[in-house]
Amino acid sequence: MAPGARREAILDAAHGLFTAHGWEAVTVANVLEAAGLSKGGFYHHFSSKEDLLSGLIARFAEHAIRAAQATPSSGDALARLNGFLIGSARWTADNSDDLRGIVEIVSRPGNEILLRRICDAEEMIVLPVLVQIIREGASEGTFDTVDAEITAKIMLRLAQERRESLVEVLCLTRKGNIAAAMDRLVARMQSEGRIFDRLLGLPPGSVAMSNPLECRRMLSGLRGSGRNGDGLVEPSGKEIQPFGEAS
Amino acid sequence: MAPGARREAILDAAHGLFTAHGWEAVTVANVLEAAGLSKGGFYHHFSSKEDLLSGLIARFAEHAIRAAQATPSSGDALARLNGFLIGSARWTADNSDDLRGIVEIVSRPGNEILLRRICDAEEMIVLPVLVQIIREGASEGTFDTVDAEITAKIMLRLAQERRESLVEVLCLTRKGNIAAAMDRLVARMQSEGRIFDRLLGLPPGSVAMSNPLECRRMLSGLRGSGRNGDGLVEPSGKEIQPFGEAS
DNA sequence: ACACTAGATACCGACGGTTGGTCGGTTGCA
DNA sequence: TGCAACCGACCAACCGTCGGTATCTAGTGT
Repeated sequence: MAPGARREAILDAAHGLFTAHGWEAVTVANVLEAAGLSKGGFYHHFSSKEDLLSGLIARFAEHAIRAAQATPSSGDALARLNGFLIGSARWTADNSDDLRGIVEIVSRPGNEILLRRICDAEEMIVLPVLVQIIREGASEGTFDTVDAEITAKIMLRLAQERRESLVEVLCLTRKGNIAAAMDRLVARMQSEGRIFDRLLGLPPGSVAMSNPLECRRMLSGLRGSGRNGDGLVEPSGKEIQPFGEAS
Repeated sequence: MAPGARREAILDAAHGLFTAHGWEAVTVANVLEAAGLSKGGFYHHFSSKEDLLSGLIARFAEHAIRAAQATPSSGDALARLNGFLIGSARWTADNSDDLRGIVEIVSRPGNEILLRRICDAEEMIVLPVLVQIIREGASEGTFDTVDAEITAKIMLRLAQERRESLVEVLCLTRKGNIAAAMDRLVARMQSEGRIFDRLLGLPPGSVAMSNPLECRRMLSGLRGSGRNGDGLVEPSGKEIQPFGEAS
């Protein structure tokens, strides 16, 4: 098998298993079986189970990097910030299928490590971009902010915690009650937008998300179909099912 | 041995070991040895290693509960909020010795679970109190807030992440460079205060922390001595030392 | 007041199943 | 011939269990 392909195959298998059953419940033996590989083969590509996680996070982060690098460089700071926010939200909407699996499980007990790692990776990529935009906006006079770094961190944290709402929406979409769930998400994003307005010293409605129309446009790509062929867990209960066969 | 005392002794031993070496690096056998107990005895008091963690968090949360319950009920919402904030900060300052051990290590790799659990427990206790104050303030007309829950969550998260700065201060205090470090912490708290002012629709300087004098008074009890008799880890490096004998 | 029993509580330590990781050996391609 | 990819038996360590023991209390009969 091609050198890169095997590694990618292991990553794929691990991704599916981890998102379906959680980091701690899945053993390397499970990954081996799913990837069709022996133990020796696995440890030839990854130095440990932790290393496998790092690889997974790194692959996930690559997408986020591309999104962050697509930040527009024209216009004033507000235009650039809005461009970034819209781009991020749109990316989230476009990749909702992949995201569901990750986020749905990551916020459950037993997956604190996964969640923390993903958030850290995201922070390392996104935070500098945000801080720079805000700093530039402040020196331009566009923004009137208390502290660029703290402001940026608040924006990031809110976006990260928003995903909890996002998962609910994605799951409700499958069950029909689309409109109500979507309304809740839009309301949440609007609130975030208004908060950003205040933090940046802007008149209400300046940040893209505070505009309901713009908000809905951002989420237009959101779908709730997803690959439910394999053992995707229903997000209803709080408890994670131990790694066994389904009933 | 008295029924409660043994449990407490185990908790004490576990606390020391976990804070010094991290959750995953410490085995129950280590706790057993430190507490002077057999495996059977341990599992008579705790159902699992996880249960031990829960007990530790619960004991830690008791303090926070008392602080939250001491919220003043007189005055308008702003007065009560300030009372709560000052009370929390003062409690942090008074218990800085105990806190250092927890926070210093908790933010290291390998302790994501501990950190997450502590933050969750804190959230469960503090968030409702904050939300209520903000809601009341909004209906009173004292506050003009976008969303009470999100605002409360931002306040909580900022306070939680502030501890990273707090640890630096506590460590620098031991090495002499007190003033500079303290200034940084005060600046951080002031920024937080100003942000709260905006989020609550208040004129700058309304929230207690935005006042530098009040800020310093809150931290007046902060000391950096601490019990360094046992094997407290130096917070310099990023890497956690594996559970073995020191070099 | 005393002896005896029953049961619960606290505790012990050997044992088992599982897991992450190692290592010498094998295959196949350049 | 050499090296990367891969195999699978094996190892040490860990969590949690289980049968068994000591101690203390409550109840009972005399």
